[in-house]
Amino acid sequence: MEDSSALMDQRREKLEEIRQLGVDPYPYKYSPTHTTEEIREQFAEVGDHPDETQSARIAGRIMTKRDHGKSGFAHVQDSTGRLQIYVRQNVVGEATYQVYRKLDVGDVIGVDGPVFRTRTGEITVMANEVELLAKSLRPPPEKWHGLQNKETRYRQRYADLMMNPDVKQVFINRTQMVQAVREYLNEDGFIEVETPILQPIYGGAAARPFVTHHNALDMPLYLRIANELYLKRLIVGGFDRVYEFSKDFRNEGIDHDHSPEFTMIELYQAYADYEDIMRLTENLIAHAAQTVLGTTQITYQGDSISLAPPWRRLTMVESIKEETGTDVDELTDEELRDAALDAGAELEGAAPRGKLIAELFEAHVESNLVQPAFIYDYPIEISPFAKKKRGSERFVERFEFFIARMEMGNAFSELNDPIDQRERFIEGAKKGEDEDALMVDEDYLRALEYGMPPTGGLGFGIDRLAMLLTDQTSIRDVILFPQMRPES
RNA sequence: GAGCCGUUAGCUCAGUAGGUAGAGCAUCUGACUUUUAAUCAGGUGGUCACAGGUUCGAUUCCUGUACGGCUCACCA
Repeated sequence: MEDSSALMDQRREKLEEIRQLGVDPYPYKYSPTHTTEEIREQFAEVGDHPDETQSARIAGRIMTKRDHGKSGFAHVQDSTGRLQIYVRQNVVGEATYQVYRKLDVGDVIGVDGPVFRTRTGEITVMANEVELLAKSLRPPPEKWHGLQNKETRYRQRYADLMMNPDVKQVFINRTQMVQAVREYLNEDGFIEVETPILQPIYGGAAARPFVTHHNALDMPLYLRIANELYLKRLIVGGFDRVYEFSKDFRNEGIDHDHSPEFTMIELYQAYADYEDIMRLTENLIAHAAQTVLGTTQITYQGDSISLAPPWRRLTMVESIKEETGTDVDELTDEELRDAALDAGAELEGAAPRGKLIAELFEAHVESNLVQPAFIYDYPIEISPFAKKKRGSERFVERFEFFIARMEMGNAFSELNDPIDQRERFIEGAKKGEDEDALMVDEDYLRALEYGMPPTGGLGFGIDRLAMLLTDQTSIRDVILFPQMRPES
């Protein structure tokens, strides 16, 4: 249903009045010569009297308006910032001034005229011409407090962005971060690829999928929960270094660091193991921070964090011992189970040792990892795509890295033994459907049977890294249009 | 999924020990040709989220619903 209010009715009336003055309130184009930022830079030395040789055309949205009878000031905002304009009736003429008087905060205009400095020293465009480029029919949020209501900010991100420059900067930083990651990998010989989002068999992670249906093929399809298995097919095919920024979809709960629709990057490097990937990871993240923020020393929610390599490395078992004093390798199965229960784990049935160790890690260690840390050598039971650790049957060559108490990413020496992989699939598929059971991917096994080189792989959350680098506490604040229930 | 909290003008927020609501900004009218949260004078603007209940009377108390926020749970 269409909204209405007195304020909107007034704007519609003005729209008609402007039309009757012979002005098209929605013209087709405008050609600015400068952004407001360029004016601030190029006209920094301008004098306090308008000089026609120092002219510019700008375009943007009216954010404030101060009328003074036969003249008026306003601030115009474009993609680079705000600039003041000064409109005088004796300069623009009565006809234009009559239209100008009817303009509202929120309207998009173009202004042409000399740049000068006002009595108070503010760089200002003295309008020779003012042109309405788009009439705004909806009043913008209040100029001083901006738009605060979180629900409105998420639902109407356009209003959030126009009112809150900090929010815009967060998303600019996010884009720069993605660009920095892309540049680093391209420079390092990686190829960016695209793999299916609609997958007949989902895999590569333990998560519940969104299900859809293809009409012509009359078959179910799943929105991908990960792109891992497709990228490794490409390693089999001979791409030695590949990556993809992957929008993934997981049909699970939503909270401050989980969104049903989120972005991961996964990358795979042939002939590398997980130690190579650790080095790549710390260098890549440090590069991203350096590029976006100009430093690897960041502050996240009051914590000073150094992203400079090398990062701390310790095994999961070591990390538990460090936090609790307990060496899980010395515990009997029963003692281990009791320890996990003490830590608050909810165990159904006979949990394997590896699961219990992971529970202890999550309970005692994870929330203390503020500085970046690689936690490596994970129990085999929770890692179906990682290669066994050299000389061990119980652990795999896998690491996750943590920064600011957040789990940022996951990597392994990829399992390339097709017989072992088949067994892991079958083991993983035994879980009930409600527990993120694996689907056995025969085509992926066929690919492995052709032979996949030893490979190191990495996946990490782009949204979470963006949170870290922009000091945001909620994933919704780094996603432009977070998923919401429909407005009632 | 659970607990707590919130929803009042376009925006930001007050408020009513239950008697049909206020401020600032915005908006409208008038004055004003260097203001900048412009100023001065005078106005307009509300289904107090929605639906029931209690009550002479509910925006206020109770119950439910919707939407949202925070915390927890789930979650590689």
